[in-house]
Amino acid sequence: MAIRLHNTLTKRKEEFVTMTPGVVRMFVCGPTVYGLSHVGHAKTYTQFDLVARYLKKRGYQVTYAQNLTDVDDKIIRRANELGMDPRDLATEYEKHYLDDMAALHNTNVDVFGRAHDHIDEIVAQVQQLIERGHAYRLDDGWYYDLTTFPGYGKLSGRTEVKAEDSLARVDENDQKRNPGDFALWKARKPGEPYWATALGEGRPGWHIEDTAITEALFGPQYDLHGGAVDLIFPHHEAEIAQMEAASGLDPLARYWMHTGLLRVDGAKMSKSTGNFLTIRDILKTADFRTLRYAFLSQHYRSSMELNDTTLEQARAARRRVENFARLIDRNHEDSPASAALARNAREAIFERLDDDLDTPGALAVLFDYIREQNRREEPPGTAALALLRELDELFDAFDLDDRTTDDAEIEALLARRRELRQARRFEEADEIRKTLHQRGIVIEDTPDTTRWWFTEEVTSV
RNA sequence: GGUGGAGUGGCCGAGAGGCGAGGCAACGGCCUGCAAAGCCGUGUACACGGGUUCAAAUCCCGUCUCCACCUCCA
Repeated sequence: MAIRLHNTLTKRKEEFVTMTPGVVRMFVCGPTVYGLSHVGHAKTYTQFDLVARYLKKRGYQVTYAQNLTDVDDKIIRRANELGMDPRDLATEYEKHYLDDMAALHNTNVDVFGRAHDHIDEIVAQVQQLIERGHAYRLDDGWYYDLTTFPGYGKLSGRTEVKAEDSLARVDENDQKRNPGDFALWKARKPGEPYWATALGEGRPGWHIEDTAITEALFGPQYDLHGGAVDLIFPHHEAEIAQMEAASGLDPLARYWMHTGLLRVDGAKMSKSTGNFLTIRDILKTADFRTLRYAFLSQHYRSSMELNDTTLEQARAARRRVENFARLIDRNHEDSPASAALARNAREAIFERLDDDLDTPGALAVLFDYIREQNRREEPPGTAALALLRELDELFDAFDLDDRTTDDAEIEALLARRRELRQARRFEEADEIRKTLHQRGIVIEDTPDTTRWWFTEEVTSV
């Protein structure tokens, strides 16, 4: 069974065939580290985290690379405002970003590439473009001449540069040959960091770091390039123009995947509009699993509205799975019929994920399985547990821990309540239940026992 | 204006010509000392108007609305 992915280059789902069988080299655009990351970043990186996890699950040897833009106009501006060294500012926010990703359990990036560490490669790539006649020099730097690359526009559909496109705003300079020409190298300006190189004193343009990093890491071609849809133009289009022109090889990446944006009241969450919520803030009220569930319960290409309901519904759905997990008898080996249910569900889940990572479809299969298993007399056993664990290796959105405590006081309270219930002194028994609840413990009575567990914090959804 | 994407039941959301995806919420029932969990049942869903077809949420034509990108953006 083959994996199919939606490719922005062709606007179709295509069978996923890697350059080297069994090996995936994927690159996803990381953030510019000049501020705290928000929930929109969390969505994209969680969804690509799943992509990496799934490809590994399907047996691929995956190298997942991400860049960190640490040389940039906004970093410089912000550092100057704060009277800081831009590099220190970038280092600080890089650390925050990595902490946030760890908190979200987005742990599958193998290599981070920084512009600072790739200046030589960047310069070499620009030189290559100059030699091949794709670049020209103006007083404020080196520019890419779009007319020299016929493939420009193949990703975004913008094949012509039109005046009304306002493309002149891309790296403004009225001496540019074409309005859409973008900067490869920006000449030194007062108060800005610079490198003395063969291109003159200056610093890299925005688009060049990614292709320099991926060329250093993967060579001029690789399998999969990801990012959010707002990067398609001009950034990804520029990457294609740079690398394919420099190498003469086509394509830069065989598959381009783009995530839908996160919305608040219908509008894109973004730093500039100010309608953003940082990852660390949302994690104060929502469990990371609830967030992951919310992101993965919708298709990665869809945009998603974030509000309280989004999180409440995600939490409730997650709970349904966790309630089921609690019913599992970990010492019980499922009957053949029960085991077959789990096996079929597993197969169907993989089938859904093979189809362009249809995570909502996969979850629907899981819920069907849970209902089927719940209506059986037999409790779910090891097969059910194995299924949930395997799924959670991908989603990382369910708490499957079997929580116990050796807290003698709690045990004593439970024992006392048991006696009271046997004596039918229910009011006193309920009083104990209330006490336990205040201590974060939820209990459920079944015909022969009492099940209990710790809740998440009361404020936490 | 150009380029992409989208409009599915109270809410969230898959699907993309033919058995009522799924989840959340609500209501009724079963179970239960109660609660919780679970199970069963309850919904005139596919933006609008035409058309093609034995059959359309899915295809075609037209219309409306929304979002994104065209400055930086995950």
